Amino acid sequence: MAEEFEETPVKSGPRWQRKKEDRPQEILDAALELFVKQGFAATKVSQIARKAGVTPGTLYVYYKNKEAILQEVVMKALRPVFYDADKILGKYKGSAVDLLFILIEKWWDAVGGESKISGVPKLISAEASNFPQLSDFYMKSILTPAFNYIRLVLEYGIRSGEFMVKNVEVTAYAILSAFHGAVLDAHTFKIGEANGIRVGEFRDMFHDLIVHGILNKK
Amino acid sequence: MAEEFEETPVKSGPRWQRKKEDRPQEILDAALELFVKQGFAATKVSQIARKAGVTPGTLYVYYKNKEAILQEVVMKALRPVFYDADKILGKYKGSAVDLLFILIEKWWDAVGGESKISGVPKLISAEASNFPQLSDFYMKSILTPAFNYIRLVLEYGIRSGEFMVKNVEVTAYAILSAFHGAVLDAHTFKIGEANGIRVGEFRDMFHDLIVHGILNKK
Amino acid sequence: MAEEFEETPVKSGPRWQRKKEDRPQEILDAALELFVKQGFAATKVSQIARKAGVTPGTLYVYYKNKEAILQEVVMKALRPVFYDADKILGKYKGSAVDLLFILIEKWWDAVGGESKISGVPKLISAEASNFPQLSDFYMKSILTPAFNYIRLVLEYGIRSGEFMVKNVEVTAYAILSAFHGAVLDAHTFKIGEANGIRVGEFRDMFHDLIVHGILNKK
Amino acid sequence: MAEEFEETPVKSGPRWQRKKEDRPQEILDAALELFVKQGFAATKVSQIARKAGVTPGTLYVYYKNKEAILQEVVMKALRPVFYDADKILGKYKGSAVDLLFILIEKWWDAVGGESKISGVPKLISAEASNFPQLSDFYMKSILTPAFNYIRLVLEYGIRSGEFMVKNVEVTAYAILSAFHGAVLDAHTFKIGEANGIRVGEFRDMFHDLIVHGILNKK
DNA sequence: AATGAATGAGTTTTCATTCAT
DNA sequence: TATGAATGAAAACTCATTCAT
Repeated sequence: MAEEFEETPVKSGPRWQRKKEDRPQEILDAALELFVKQGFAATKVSQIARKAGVTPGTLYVYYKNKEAILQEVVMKALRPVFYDADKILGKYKGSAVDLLFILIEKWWDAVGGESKISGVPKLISAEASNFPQLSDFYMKSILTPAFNYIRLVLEYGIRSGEFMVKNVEVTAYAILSAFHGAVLDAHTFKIGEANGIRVGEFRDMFHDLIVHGILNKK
Repeated sequence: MAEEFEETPVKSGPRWQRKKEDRPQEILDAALELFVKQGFAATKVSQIARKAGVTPGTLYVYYKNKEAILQEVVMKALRPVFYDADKILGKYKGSAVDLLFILIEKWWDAVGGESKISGVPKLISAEASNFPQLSDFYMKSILTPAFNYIRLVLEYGIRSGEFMVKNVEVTAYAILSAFHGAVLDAHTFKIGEANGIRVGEFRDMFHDLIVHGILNKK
Repeated sequence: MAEEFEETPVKSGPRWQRKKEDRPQEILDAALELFVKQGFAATKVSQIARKAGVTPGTLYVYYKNKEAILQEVVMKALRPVFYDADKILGKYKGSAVDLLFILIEKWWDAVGGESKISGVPKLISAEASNFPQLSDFYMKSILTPAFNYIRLVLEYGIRSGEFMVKNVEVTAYAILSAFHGAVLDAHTFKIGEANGIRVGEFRDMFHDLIVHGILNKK
Repeated sequence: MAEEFEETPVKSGPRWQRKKEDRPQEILDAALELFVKQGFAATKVSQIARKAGVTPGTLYVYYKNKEAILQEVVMKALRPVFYDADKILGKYKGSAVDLLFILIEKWWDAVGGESKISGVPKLISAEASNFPQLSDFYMKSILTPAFNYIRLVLEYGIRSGEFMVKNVEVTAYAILSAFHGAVLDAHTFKIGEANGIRVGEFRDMFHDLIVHGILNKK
């Protein structure tokens, strides 16, 4: 088992100098970070409390139990990312290549590398079988919309003659799966970093790979 | 009496008909499946025992403790996949596109969809921060060799004039990351299935995507 | 947010319309009702507060702690019922049967069905071993006087030739025990209600039973 | 709060010298005694364990949680007392007075003074509103049969001309209520004892009281 | 006087591990 | 070897009580 760790409290000022309205969010922030890093079961309530700068009892003032914290963490984190897809796609007139880039960029900004919620997909993936509701929710509100978005982009590109795709469904799935998996993966294995590859570079290259492939067209 | 969870034993034949030499492997099989599905902390020793068709005490005849089972599960599962890369690459004379396909096929067969160990990457990903040794081991014996393999394939293709790649390192990383992530992801979210996409289809499309991209070259 | 139990406040008017002198009594009323229904340990201070229309902190303005509330509830409820027995008995000249009826009626009005404190005997019975003082107090100020009262009534009836009793002590005990137990019981099991028996009916029949028995005297 | 107490373990021999089959019953015995004395909420799991001569963890080997112990305690204790009433009544030819005595004796032996389960009615009464199932179960399997039994006895006596009763239902209720309450009460307030009244004496007098009343029939 | 968020001491519950058989 | 009842250390959870406002 990994050795015991000292958790730096997120907030360390005297308790009463901190606004009480912040308490729930402070707890969720602490919980999210620990759940993503260690998993739900391996994260102790006392760890969350320490990181949030409160005592364990306080968690139960705001949340029914540990599981309720998990639910809240996920629900709050997953503000629908693609709900305005139609709006964007409806009036779009530019190149399909650019549209795909916008999509990837959007996704990246939402759940990608830097954002606070970038770990949520990993968390959900790990707990999917223990908490199926989370997985269902993620599927419904994130993955399926994303899949549809990609498909629409591909169809747009095909109509405009820019793209050439054998099977739209499978290709959309391959793109989604690859990118989503990569983001998820990035949280754990940082081969890139080990090889000095910067995040933005990766995103661009990913876009490039999908668009051009690696084949040399003389 | 306190109730317990239901768990289908992996082996259900009468105990005395099973060879006692199989015991350790049966335990590892049961443990792997449960660890992958539920995570290490959420998997109870009694569950492993039940699934392996033994009692909790027996686990401790073969393994020091629960963590030792995890270690053994991972170590046994990760028989190096790429150690013969040099051999294959050394004498290869064919097309780079085919070589890439061989690589993907090989990986797929090793840790992909059907194989018993296909869940190990997910397991390691989930427990990476709790058991850094596992992550290190995986990195060293799987991911880095895979990364190098891809790089070699790309360089081979570039030398032969087949491939056209801006940045070999980043591209290799993008390919690895995408494919690895997709495999990992596949364990949890089955959008593909939901859309009726078969596994082989996905693998082929993935290869195609990397090779050709989606751009229409008149 | 952690959910809480529903509890209808005893007082629901705006706080500022209620006199602050009533506060302590409102707290006791709320506590009595909950203690009787749920028991001391199972009743939460926050429940009492909600029912009394105040916040938990307020309880501690008036009472040292939860136990002090119990003490006060019981002490206030048990205004001696029989302290004027001597007075009544001293000058009584009528029939013993009627005197017994008066006694039963008196008891009934004091701790019987309708009164607010009718649950106190049950409460004391339940908490007797946790709070022996309560039991002692009840014994001393209620049961023993009642026992003596009954005995005096019986002796009065015997002297007047109205009653025929083998053993005054035991009979007095049987009467007390039966009636007290019935009242206590009535709080929980309402077989009577289930069979459409009204409270007054029960009290009269009880008196009749004691006086005449069920034997047919041609 | 009542001071801390030392619980004498029911069994004190070395654990392995005691039969493991006894464990569940030992736990129930300990729990019953404590629940009756202190109430459910005021009884600590650790107390039950100590009294049963095991550690708290052991309780959870046999029972899901504290509440399950309560359920089991009650269910096991309440073996139907009156289910053979019809048999007895069907062929009975003797005096109704005697039949009533048999009934009272039977009840007394089952849940009365000495028996191990004599505290169960009190326990159920105290926890009725916290655990309505218990109350319902008691009502259905004990009180209602008892009520019907008494009614049948009364009707038998009326038919035979032995009894003279104004209202059978109400009288039956009065008898049940009085006797049941008295038994229940006896667990807490021992006025009788304080006055040197023996248990058997009380039971007989109770029977006498019901049958003859206290009125002097010259 | 009144508040109610936060506490922390205590309780319930879990479960990896042991050990007599 | 194998067992599985029992353990005990640790975790989750409860809630009477406090105290800054």
